[in-house]
Amino acid sequence: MTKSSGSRPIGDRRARISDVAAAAGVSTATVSRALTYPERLRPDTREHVLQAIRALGYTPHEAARSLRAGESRMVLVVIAYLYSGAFFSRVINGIESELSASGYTVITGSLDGEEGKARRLVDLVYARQIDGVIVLTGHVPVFDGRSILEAGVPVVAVCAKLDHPGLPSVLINDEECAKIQTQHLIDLGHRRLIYVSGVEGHYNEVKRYAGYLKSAKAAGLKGSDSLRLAGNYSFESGADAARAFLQLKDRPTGVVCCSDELAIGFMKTVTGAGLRCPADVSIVGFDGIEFADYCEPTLTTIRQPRELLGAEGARILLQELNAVESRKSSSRVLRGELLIRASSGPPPRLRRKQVLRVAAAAR
Amino acid sequence: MTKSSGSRPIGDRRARISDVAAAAGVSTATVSRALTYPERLRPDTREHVLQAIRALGYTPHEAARSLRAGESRMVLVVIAYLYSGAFFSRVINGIESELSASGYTVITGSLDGEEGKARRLVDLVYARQIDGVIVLTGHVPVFDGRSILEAGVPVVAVCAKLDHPGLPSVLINDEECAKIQTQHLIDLGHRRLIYVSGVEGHYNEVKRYAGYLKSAKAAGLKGSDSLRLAGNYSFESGADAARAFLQLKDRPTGVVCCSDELAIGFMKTVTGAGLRCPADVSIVGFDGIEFADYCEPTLTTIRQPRELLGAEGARILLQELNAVESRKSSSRVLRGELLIRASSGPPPRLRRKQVLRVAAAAR
DNA sequence: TTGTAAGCGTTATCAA
DNA sequence: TTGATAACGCTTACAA
Repeated sequence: MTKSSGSRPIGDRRARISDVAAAAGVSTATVSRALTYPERLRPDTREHVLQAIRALGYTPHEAARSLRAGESRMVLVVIAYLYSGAFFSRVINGIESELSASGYTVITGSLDGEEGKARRLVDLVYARQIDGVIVLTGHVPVFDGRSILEAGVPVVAVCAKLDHPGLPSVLINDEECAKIQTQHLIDLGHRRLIYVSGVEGHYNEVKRYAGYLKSAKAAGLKGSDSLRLAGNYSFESGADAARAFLQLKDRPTGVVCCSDELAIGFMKTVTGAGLRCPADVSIVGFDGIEFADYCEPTLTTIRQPRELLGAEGARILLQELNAVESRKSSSRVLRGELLIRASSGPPPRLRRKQVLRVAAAAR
Repeated sequence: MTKSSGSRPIGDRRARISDVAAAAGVSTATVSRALTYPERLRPDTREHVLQAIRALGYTPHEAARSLRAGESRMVLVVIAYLYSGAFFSRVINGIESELSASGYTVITGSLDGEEGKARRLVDLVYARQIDGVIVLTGHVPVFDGRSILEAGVPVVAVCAKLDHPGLPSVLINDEECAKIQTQHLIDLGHRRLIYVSGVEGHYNEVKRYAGYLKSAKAAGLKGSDSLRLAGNYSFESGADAARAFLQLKDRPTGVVCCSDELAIGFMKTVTGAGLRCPADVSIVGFDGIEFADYCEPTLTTIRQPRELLGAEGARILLQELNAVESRKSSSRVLRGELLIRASSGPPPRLRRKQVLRVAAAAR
């Protein structure tokens, strides 16, 4: 809008609401309403205002909006970077799609090592810069006695569970999946199994190990519970576990891993040492990351619905953000799925029999 | 505001600066200074104030600070999600470490597909919620004619180059690295090479292909320039390229890939089809992602200094943010490094000779 | 349906 | 060294 030169922002200054108001010949309140409650304006007024907004390239100053409205429209996603990348990127994708559709901006903050990181995240929330939090980790940032859980913003846990009353979480059926994963090896004929763990004490780790044990016990496998190698979800720790495995005198034939990275690191190391997979040793992973399709052999694993986990967590958070009162949203459990690929097969003993059987049939 | 009970925040209300001021018996200005310019206060005053801050658990309201101070202390990192994960996570790590040490918060925004994404990013910047931008993509978000480049905030490109005058960038010596990568295969004796590309027109792709061509031409290989398979950096497109490769009548023996994911997808597909790597075909990747150590065989590749690239970009951005005037910071070129692993070896013909030679020596 | 005007919680200017 | 006070740019009662 251009008639009166007074309506143009002076110089290079970014247009503000009063510039738009002047240009459109209305009050600032009307401009504000044109953006927030368009239906409350007379259509022609609205048109004028929107036109002026476009003409001046006006974008509301977010800090001012935030300050006045008492909300930031930002959500913090807390990750434990060290153990994440390949798996969590998709979960975060699901979160972002869902939240940005509702006008929220996502900040992801990692929580490894340094204390400074936790401090910054806690500060962010206490500075009222964050309206809600999604944690992908088993513990929440705490600094100087202040916890995000007490900051007065809604928190939702995804792929993790916190023992905080009333804190909603979105999980998969970890224990059940681990049972299936283990049972798969048992069904193939394996009688000696070993488990490669995630980080000690993590919810996922605890549940998956429990599932492993249950399947093993139910099948009458003995000693399987003592066969457990410590890991932390990473390639490297999978390789470490494999090196320990190679030292064992009477090696198990089936390996149940708490993550795909573990499984792949393990696999690479044992095949590098001359074992064949799955001929000598079967390996199953957990997560369903992309790389599980491109390692050699391809990895039998549990596929988690990663985007969905994120999206569902975001949806629950949105409910809490819009909740009139502290009406608590409920948690949700999604289902993982066994993907059978090339890294699992019958154990060596059965394999020999099979071969003999085939040979006999051929005669 | 003042003496005893009036100095505590009422009810559950979060403490604000006036509460602290009252508790410490000073003005709000003094409280503000205690946090921003502690050296300007008398030590005992400062102590009183800091104590009150601690006692009340006061954290300044960021939106208010932002509004008044005219800066948000937020930096936007723009990524092209689709082609990123394994590689860029580390670059972003480098950026975050550097920026958060200077009190900045990082928001990462992906730029794939939907127009809505670009819109949100542009809005973020125009809403003055972003003080600076680091782009990890070849193009910058634009929406409705408004580009982040014209928003009046400093922009730095990392692992990418934009043709915008005076825009600093942090790169590696892509072309040089691609020459080294290609020369490595030539040195091993390969005479027929093929190139698997990144996204057409991307800076990295263009430079790497140029390097490939130069090495190939310099070695007198002919026809190498026509042997180029289209890809987009992903596992899947590497697999696609491999399927095309398998159809070729007279197959090259050396494969130069524009990314590690391409190389790994390619490798998996050709070995799955019965070719041996490197006995039948040698493959080299580019980037140095973690997976390159765990595929089979391990991948010969160019390692990029990922954290460093990010950190350096962040440092340049910080300079621009603190620059008194538009004193332009310069760009920077870091160096990649050839990592020779198991996926590259002599071509079949030479390999045979070698074997004969060994056999002769054994006699 | 639209306008007036009072803050939102800081920081910065100026004065004491 | 400290304090009073005026913005920063917006939203939202309340009034018209």
